[in-house]
Amino acid sequence: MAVREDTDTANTVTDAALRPFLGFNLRRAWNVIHADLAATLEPLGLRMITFSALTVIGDNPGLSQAQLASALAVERPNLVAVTEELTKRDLISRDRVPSDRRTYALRLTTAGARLLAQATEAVQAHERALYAGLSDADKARLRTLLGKIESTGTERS
Amino acid sequence: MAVREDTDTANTVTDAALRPFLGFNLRRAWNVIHADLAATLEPLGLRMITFSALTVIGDNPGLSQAQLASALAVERPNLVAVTEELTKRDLISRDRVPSDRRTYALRLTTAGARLLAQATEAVQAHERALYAGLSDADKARLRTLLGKIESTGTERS
DNA sequence: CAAGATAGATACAACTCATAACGATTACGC
DNA sequence: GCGTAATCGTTATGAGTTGTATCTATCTTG
Repeated sequence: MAVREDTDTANTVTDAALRPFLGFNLRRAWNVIHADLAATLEPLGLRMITFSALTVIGDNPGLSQAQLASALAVERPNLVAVTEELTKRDLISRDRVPSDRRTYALRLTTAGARLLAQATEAVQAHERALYAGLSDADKARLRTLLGKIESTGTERS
Repeated sequence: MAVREDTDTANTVTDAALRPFLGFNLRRAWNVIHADLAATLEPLGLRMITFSALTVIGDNPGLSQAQLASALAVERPNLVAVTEELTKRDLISRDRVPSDRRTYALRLTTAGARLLAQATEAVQAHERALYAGLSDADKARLRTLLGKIESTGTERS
């Protein structure tokens, strides 16, 4: 074990020892993205989970809350507050399905579709700004690499 | 606005609408890494924050809690419980500094250094397994791209 | 028809992370 | 020097996220 000199207050303390870990770099990048994304959505009254929910509902009109939960990779109870909030704000409708009276069919309202369009544009602008240093090829490569990690990890668990 | 057919229960509901967003892919990858990393550290009685703290303390012996907080990018109050836990488990020592009696000098104990060595090896094994699909060049590229995002974001805020 | 599975909801707990404020101590401007 | 401001560690507190267990209503299946 190498002996290290004490770092007095003048010395700068860094996270250099953690940088070799790829996971650490990914976490830091995610922190940055998350903060910027939250700031982007906040003026629209949305959080990440509500924006994601609107997006998936818009892409899959009529789906149930359980299907939404599965698509968003969260547990069912965590969606109750989300759909309740979106319903109260008249951004989505929750209609009982005659063929299965346990489930609700979720759909965007006109206002919901309008807000989603706005939010999507805002998020796209956020991504353009945040990934300005990356070429299109870079972004494609990043997407590929992240996908590989995700699939390796989900196989492992 | 394109009209979409209702997705009945037979249709599979996916997150396809969110995949174009790079941030979404990054979050999913982070989720996978985080779960695997937590499972790796759990048998050693460590969490991500305690592992990170031990690593930074090992790399910067004698540093203060405020310096540690800065390196870990968390607020000072959040470290109190961490240093308390590590001290109680005799993994670090907290010595008063004569020149500044407000601060503590944090150092690994022998047991702390031993556990950190074990944990570091476990985390390296976790990374080797999780990033098995990536070549060394891939990993280097990923690190570079993540670094660009991180620096763009921190400039922006 | 009875037994089990599923949808949504409720209650609850754990964890993470931030802010505000306080006593003790140190640094700094005048 | 001396008083004001800043810093360190700490406590209290709150917001936000996510999971598990459990309940009722409803549907499915043997």
